[in-house]
Amino acid sequence: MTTLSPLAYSFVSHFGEMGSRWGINRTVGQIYALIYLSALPIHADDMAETLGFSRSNVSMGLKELQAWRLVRLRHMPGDRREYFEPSGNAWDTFRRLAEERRRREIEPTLSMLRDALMQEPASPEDAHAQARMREMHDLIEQLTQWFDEVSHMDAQTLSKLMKMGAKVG
Amino acid sequence: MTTLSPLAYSFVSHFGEMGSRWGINRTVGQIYALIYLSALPIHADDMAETLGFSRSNVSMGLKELQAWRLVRLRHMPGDRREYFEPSGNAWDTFRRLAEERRRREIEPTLSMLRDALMQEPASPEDAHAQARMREMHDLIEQLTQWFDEVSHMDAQTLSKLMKMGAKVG
DNA sequence: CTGACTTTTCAGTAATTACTGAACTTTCAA
DNA sequence: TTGAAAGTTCAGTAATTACTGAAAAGTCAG
Repeated sequence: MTTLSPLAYSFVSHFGEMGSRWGINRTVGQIYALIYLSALPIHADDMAETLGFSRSNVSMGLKELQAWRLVRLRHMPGDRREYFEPSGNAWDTFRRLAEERRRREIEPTLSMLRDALMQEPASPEDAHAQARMREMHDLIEQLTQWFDEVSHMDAQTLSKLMKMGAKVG
Repeated sequence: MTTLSPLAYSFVSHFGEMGSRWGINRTVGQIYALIYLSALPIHADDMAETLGFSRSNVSMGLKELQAWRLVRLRHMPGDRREYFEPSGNAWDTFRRLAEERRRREIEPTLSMLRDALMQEPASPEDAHAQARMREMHDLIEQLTQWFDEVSHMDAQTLSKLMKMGAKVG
């Protein structure tokens, strides 16, 4: 693959723009989009040429995608190069993304809040601040616990729960 | 308020750092944190002094927080200045954040995917790409629909559903 | 109206983040 | 064991984003 069809192009460039809204940059977004769409695993030179990025940039992007566990490394018989493919279906991807974001964004916050809540308030203002922090802490803890449960469900169980949700609400 | 207690300081500066992981910058994160902790509504000069930001920076930050609908404008009797307070409790805040992110990040993606799926595939590669896009489209649509339902629940209904979730899983 | 007080805008600059090319390391077939 | 192919690192630079100060615009009591 060395040139993108208009269809693939619009998907890939959209992911480049959107990527920066998530924690990832343009390069990483486009690389992932390319791997996601590809019917067969692709290698780094291919990506660099198709996307017009430098080889080193692609290398760094792939490292990051592997850190997020969004892509998986594969080898093709008789070829020394490293090929990449998505590491799961769309639901897996979503779950990985959410788990990783939780680890990077939620956990540090929870830990900061726990520390703050351990302290003895030095003033009425601090007592109020702690009450606000407790509210936030409890909500985050509840949401993440719930997400934990949901994210371990398979598709069927999940859709059952979704239907229940519709009824309860 | 012109000086932060150590407790408030750690919360505010954590939000500054974390803010950039979400779509907001350091300034906006710290301003929100300050408003969130404050027992009484506060005004912009106060924030600028406490946080050490320029007045104009605070003004822009407040505009952004209002666009996210995370803070609410108030007036105090006999004072022309604009005071700010959080626009709801922690659950409201979370919901607003999620809704706004959906509008900014999810909707454009869904719309791009819908467009792409309308097109006649020009090649077997495009047909494959479309199948992948449909998978993503369907998942996103299902998740957002579900989130819609959940986000309209009150706290009690929600906690009931959470307990059900625990059992089903 | 007027003018003091408050908020907003924006051009310029600072700070941060992304990207490249060249040098370096690793891998493996011969 | 060698060297060509593949992958990585990193210092320098480009691009982007954040922030400031000064000037403009809006607001309201007198």
